[in-house]
Amino acid sequence: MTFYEHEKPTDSQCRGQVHTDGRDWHQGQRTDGVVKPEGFMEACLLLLLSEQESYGYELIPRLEEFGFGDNQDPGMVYRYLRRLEKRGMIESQWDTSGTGAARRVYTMTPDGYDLLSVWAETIRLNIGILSRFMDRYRKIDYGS
Amino acid sequence: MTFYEHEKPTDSQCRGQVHTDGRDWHQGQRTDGVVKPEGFMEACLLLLLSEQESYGYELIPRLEEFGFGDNQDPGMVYRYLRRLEKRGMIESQWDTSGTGAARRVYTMTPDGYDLLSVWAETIRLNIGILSRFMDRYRKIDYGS
DNA sequence: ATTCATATGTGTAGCTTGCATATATGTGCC
DNA sequence: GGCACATATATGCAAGCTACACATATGAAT
Repeated sequence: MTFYEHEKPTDSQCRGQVHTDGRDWHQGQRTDGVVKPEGFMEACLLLLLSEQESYGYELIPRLEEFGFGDNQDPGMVYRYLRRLEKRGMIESQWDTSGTGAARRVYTMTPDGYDLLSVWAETIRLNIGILSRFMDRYRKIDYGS
Repeated sequence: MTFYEHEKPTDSQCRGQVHTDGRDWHQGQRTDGVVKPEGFMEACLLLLLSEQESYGYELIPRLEEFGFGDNQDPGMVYRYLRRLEKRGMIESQWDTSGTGAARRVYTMTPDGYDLLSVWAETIRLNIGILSRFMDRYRKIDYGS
């Protein structure tokens, strides 16, 4: 029945018992510093593949161009690619022509282009939301 | 050892066994339609409180102005407010002056203003990232 | 008495994500 | 041959977020 530094109201108001669930982490500040909309990597992979067919290992460093930190985690990239393929948004074939380990080369499908355009609209909306936030932020009076 | 519709490479290339983890949900399309950066509600609450002190029930509909759907889930709002208070970003006192259930009225602390400015910078970066995505999107050739 | 508007919370399943780790092929080098 | 390294793909897991459902309390109105 903790009430921090401020006073306690009527006794029966004390339901719930605070019970603050132990976490204290500034979400919105994940390790790569910038908070992107959820699943944004998916959109970036679709855009990269729409520009040119490619494969995971090559796409990883190219994500830097979209604000993902360098030394990007390969795990997420491969997971997104496999999931997109499973959903029919991209297709792959093995490229064993080169030396070394085989590459799984992905190409877009028509559904993939559709999904990319959905993402584009989502991102457009997001820019609007964030821009309105910034407009409003610039108006606040820090003197209060 | 499924290889979908495309051909199989060398036998030993078949590690991992696909194992597609059963999920098939378009993340990036949560129920309210717009995907915002993680924790964005926290930033909005700070901005609202920096404009004027307030309490949960009143803040809930005001979040609409930031792109959160109406009939916003009260649970998230109260959780964010409690967490912000626990971190010293806002402070509360009970207001029992009115009729009906008491209100927990929140006000900003100096740390809260600092956090809001961190959020503003994060959001500014985000707008840049998303805008660059859109610029690039507009250049792709759908004819491929 | 019961219902409603006001007001604040908790429980939980399902999902994302970052980090660590595993595996495979071929090259360069001693 | 043996070893490290670059290339290449993938899985396991802990920590955390979020939507949805639910619980609880006060006072007014019918």
